[in-house]
Amino acid sequence: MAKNNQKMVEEITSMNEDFAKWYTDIVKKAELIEYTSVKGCMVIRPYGYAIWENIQRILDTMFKELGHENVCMPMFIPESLLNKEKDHVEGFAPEVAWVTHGGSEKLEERLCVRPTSETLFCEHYANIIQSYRDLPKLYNQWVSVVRWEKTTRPFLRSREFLWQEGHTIHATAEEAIDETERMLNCYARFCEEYLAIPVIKGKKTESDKFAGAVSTYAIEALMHDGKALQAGTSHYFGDGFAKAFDIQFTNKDNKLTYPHQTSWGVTTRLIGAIIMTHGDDNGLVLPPAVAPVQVIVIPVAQHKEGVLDKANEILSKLKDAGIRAAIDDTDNSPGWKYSQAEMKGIPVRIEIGPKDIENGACVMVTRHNREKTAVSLENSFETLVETAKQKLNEVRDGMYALALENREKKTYTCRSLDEINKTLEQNGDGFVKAMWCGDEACEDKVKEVTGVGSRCIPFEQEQIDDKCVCCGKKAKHMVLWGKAY
RNA sequence: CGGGGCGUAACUCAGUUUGGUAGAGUGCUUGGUUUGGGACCAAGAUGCCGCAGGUUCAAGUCCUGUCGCCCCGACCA
Repeated sequence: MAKNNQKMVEEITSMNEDFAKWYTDIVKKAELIEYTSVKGCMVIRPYGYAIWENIQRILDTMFKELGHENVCMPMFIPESLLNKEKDHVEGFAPEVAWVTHGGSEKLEERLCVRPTSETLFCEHYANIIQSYRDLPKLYNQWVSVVRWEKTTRPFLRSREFLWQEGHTIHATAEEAIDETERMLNCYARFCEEYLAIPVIKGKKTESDKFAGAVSTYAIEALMHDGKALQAGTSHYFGDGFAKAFDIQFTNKDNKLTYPHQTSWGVTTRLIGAIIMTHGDDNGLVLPPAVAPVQVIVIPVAQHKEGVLDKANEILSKLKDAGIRAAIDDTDNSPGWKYSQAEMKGIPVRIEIGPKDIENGACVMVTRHNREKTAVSLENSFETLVETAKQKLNEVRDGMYALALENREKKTYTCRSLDEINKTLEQNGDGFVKAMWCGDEACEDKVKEVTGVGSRCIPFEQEQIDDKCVCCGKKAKHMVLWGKAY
């Protein structure tokens, strides 16, 4: 019998050997994507897209519970519109794709393919908002955007990617700030509860904030290789965009006033986060909430009398209980099926063969720890269905605990640049907690000397030291540093 | 965008040094035997050698350009 965590599949490069290759192997072997002939543009295959659909469904429900409505903006932005907010253009201009021709006619004004839609929402808000009675508007859209990235990687950085972008507009700054926080919390809850990915909430430094924002907040997760991944962001815009786009409303005192805005988004990058947080040398490990298949039934020696019937019976009982279940009744060997199910990260698998039927039981295996449990088939499968449900819950908790343990193991506290260098050299990449004076020059120097950049200023502050890790002057914040994807 | 590596069958790759009939393993198809951690036998199908030029009697192999993929930096969800 296989030992826990033993590598079973030769086709996947082991994580320790080459993390980047491991990642690409998983993405291909689990049939999440296929490359196309345009750099940085990928086919998201049914299994990968089904994960995204589950993410969408859960998040969309959360958004709607918070009062948001979905809309759909055009994918083109006229150059003059993009140019209206100075910081915003400067931030995005280097990576926008331009449409210059319609058919063979050259366009009078070139159109950019949206890299993000703030400008479009602003143009629209200017048209529909007159009175305080029109506020707030809590809009969201599920679309793809294009950013002409130089180096690309599936899910982590592609030239076109799927995301949702929320854009809200409020009468007061307080309301908008609340919204920014609310949505960051929404993302954090989604990552932790549904994706089993522990995240750190914090504020971005000035140099790292969104182009055009007053302040940017983010959730940061740590991947298996010790690199940080920004899993979601939420921005507070103040009234800067409103001023640039001339959005005004009449308040209760009959005065013309600029409203305050926010935007927030998560992308298909979350799938990359799932892969690199939970995956192992046998493939993908999916959190049950977003797994396209939660339980797979694997008949063993299915040619033998009664095996397939029993397996199909189990399948239909699971489906009746609302579990996303499937059966692998191909005539591959059982070992092949196990490996296939593991590569695809299916959280729970049920093995059912002649021996089990004889014993009135089956074998249930959880993907993340490969624990095997014998489960009775008595009571017209009631025990089985209940055990499956219970396992799916346990799996989420187990995965979260493993991910948290990994993050804690790779989080270091440092008081000098020297200490950062030595710590990272000894232990490999990870999160570094260190104090910072607030000066951008120090932020740059830390990155230059140690290789780790500022990820965020965590909301949960710790007083590690009273001096800046770089210049030794009075520290203002504890910053979370790390190498980023 | 800088540095490096690589594009040959669906996949992994050999063949390129020294130009001379397109190869292997895996996978796929069909049939049979198997089946509790990637089973075995037999027969078969699959190639504009990334693309475009050039050199040559002759180019997968040499030259130029171009596109794509991977890695390391800079930038970024």
